[in-house]
Amino acid sequence: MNLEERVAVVVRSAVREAFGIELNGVHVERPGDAQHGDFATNVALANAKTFRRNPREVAREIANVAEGEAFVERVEVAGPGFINFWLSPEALWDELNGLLREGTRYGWREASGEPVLLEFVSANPTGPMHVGHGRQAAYGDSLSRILEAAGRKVSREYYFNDGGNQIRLLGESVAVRYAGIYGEEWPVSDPESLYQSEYTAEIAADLAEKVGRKYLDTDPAATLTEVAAFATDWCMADIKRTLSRTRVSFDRFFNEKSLYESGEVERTVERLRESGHTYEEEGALWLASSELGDDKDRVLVKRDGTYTYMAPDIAYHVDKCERGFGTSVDVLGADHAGYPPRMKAGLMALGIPEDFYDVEIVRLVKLIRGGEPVKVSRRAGNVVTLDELLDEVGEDVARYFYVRSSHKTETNFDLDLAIKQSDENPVFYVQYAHARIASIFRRAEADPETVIGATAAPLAPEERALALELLDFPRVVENAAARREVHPIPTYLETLATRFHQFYTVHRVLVEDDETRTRRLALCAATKTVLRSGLELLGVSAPEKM
RNA sequence: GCGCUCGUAGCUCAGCCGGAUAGAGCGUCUGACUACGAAUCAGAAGGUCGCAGGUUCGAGUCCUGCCGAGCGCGCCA
Repeated sequence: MNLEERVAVVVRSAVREAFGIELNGVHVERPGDAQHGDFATNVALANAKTFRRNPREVAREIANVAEGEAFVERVEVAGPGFINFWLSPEALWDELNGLLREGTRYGWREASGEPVLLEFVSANPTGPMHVGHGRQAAYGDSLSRILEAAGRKVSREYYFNDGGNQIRLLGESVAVRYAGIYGEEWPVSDPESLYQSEYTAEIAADLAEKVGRKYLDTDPAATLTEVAAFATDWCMADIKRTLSRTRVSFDRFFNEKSLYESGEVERTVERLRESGHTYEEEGALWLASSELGDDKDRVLVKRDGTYTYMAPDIAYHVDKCERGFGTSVDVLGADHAGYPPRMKAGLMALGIPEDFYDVEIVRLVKLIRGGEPVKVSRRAGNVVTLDELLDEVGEDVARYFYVRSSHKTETNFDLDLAIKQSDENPVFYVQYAHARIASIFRRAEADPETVIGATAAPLAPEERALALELLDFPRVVENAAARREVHPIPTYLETLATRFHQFYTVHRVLVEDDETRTRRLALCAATKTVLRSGLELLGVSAPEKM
């Protein structure tokens, strides 16, 4: 139970004792102004109708009862009827010592409930990851860490397709380059649609090195599949390399092809047919998705007998459900924002509960350099790859910037700011606080892991503010998990770093007085721990030195 | 045109379940290093929370309309 919840319990029992009323929702918050206490509640105001009395009087009575709790030191009624609480030093140290004992496990909850399948990135292997994928990767990976910390069981999957039209185009693009190496031509159906980017030349060069010119003497149509396979393997390896570079991991890479091979696609379409939610028209099989909340009906099986993308994807989600996941959260790019309704319709047709399928849309990232947006055009092949971005700003900065703002909003990524290793950069601000503490412990010749806390020592205002911020961590994690937002973590870390720096400026840690020194070292150790676990949730390093 | 998401300080963004005087960082201006890291701290200036209504003790937050931006609206994936 976090501090806020403990205060809520105190309030609820005080209300029960004073009025014999059982309140279910008690709103407790940390006031922005320290004058308003460590915690405050508006129960007297919010439930004015229930009490049918002057909110201030109600608040007074609740406060009188709550004052008896050892947990609180002081209670005050303020304004129109807010109740402000100051916690006792004993209570704060009790919590802080718990934090020190638990270390980086502090704020973590025991895993329980149905497992969640988090699917993200899922870019097809037709080229390197670009900066948009980077945001999805950073968001998805951080979210999975946050969900786990908050006690959800999470499995991460990357769904990809290495067959189909796009892959054929990739194969042709590479084949053309490959033939070009030997001064030969490669016949293509539509030269306009080929991938122009440089990586196709790289793949071709690797291919030539591996097989020589043997593909030039074989039948192009037959060879093309082999070239395409080589190219997709190459791209997938490239993507995995980039992912591991950004510390993004998956439990499973799920290939669409396996769904065809196992017959699950066919079986799923058959089940959809039996559900009565499909019909045939103009030689195609349609899903009557408009009856299930979608804008229009969608084709499942094309006139030529092949499946649309949706068919195997529905099969994939059915598979997720059958594997025992209670929820499937798909992280999609903004360009797929219109996709969820048809997916939901397909699953509902099969009787899968509506809330099984959930989606988080990650908005675009606009790169800014020199105050101007960086122009990208997929056609011209000058898309900025994630690797290029990482080369330029580094992995820590990239991951931090990606999740600093809500994934739901479009965001600007200022390269000039990101590249600066200075006070202007919030990543370094947080990391600096961590390094600074590490430095204190080096000087003290003490180990932050084994620091013990203090019992009931009174706290100076800056110490108290720091302590309260530290103890807010579990709530922040839980709140982020519940909302499936990552950005509350950077926001929190920056506030925590500020509280620490403020404390550090005013109070010297390594003083002669043993009691004071112990107390402050304990606060430092606790801060270091929380900074480290917070950064860990983001996949950002916590340096001992900078 | 319809749908989804968004609109908060010069810029980038927070703002929980409707609460007290709307907050940070950057930028601008002014201060602070002969004790633990100045990649820091203290202070100042900077706001009709897109606009207009509504709900109520109370609205940046909820509802409606409008304006503006992005994305989507394929037998592509």
